[in-house]
Amino acid sequence: MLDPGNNAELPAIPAKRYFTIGEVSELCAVKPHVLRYWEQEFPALSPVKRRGNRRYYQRHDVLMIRQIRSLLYEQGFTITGARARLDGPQAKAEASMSHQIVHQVRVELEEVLSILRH
Amino acid sequence: MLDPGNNAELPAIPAKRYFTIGEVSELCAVKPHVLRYWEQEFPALSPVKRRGNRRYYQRHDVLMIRQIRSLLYEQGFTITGARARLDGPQAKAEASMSHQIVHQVRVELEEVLSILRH
DNA sequence: CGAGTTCGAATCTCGCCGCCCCGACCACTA
DNA sequence: TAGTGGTCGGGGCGGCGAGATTCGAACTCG
Repeated sequence: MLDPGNNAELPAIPAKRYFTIGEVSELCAVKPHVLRYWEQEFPALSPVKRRGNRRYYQRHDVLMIRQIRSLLYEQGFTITGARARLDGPQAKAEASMSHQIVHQVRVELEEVLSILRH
Repeated sequence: MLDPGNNAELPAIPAKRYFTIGEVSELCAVKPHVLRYWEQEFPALSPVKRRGNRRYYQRHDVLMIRQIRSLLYEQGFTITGARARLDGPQAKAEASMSHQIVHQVRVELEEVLSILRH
């Protein structure tokens, strides 16, 4: 299947080690205050903080933010849903649809079986 | 092998053709007014209506409601996200996969049936 | 130094996703 | 055919999720 974290049209991440909140905001098309807000909502997102509590984002932070962005803005998850998906194996939910139908068929077959046992 | 976060706890769908909104509400653990609301939000969900505009749900309606329920309550989609998901390529792939399985089972059952006829 | 950036906290907005109430209508049972 | 309980649609209400705005102060960098 297609990579779900793929954001269209975002600029490449420059080859440097640290990024300010303003830069990340540009790179990810997400406003700074939203970045701070997400930080409270996604524990996994925690840029290093230096002098004066300033945030310094690294590449993996930028990537994660793009991932979150995709889940929220493109795929239509709630924050709770996105959080769950980020640290749980998403396969479990993926299987849910097919399993729903297969499960139902199975239940019915077992009913038939019990009738046939007579 | 129970799948976590699935609609596993929901009762089996009884072997009848039509269900009232109250029955579906029980079967899916979704309140009637929410079922009516979802009907406006998901065009694909449209139970037949008879005398006095009463809804008569069929099996596939019940299954779809459980899918929607799973997307909204368990997987954490917004309604918009769930809707996109339901008629997006994702759903089609899964649906066709389930369809194949169901079809296969049906063919086998018909073989069994033809044997039983003797 | 000084312009621009970032800080956290508080407050505000807005729309999604229902909830509740209503009087009228309908189905089933006796 | 009357009673009883489920269902109808519509209108109004509202919590709360997800940001948006604002603030003065602290910081950075040229």
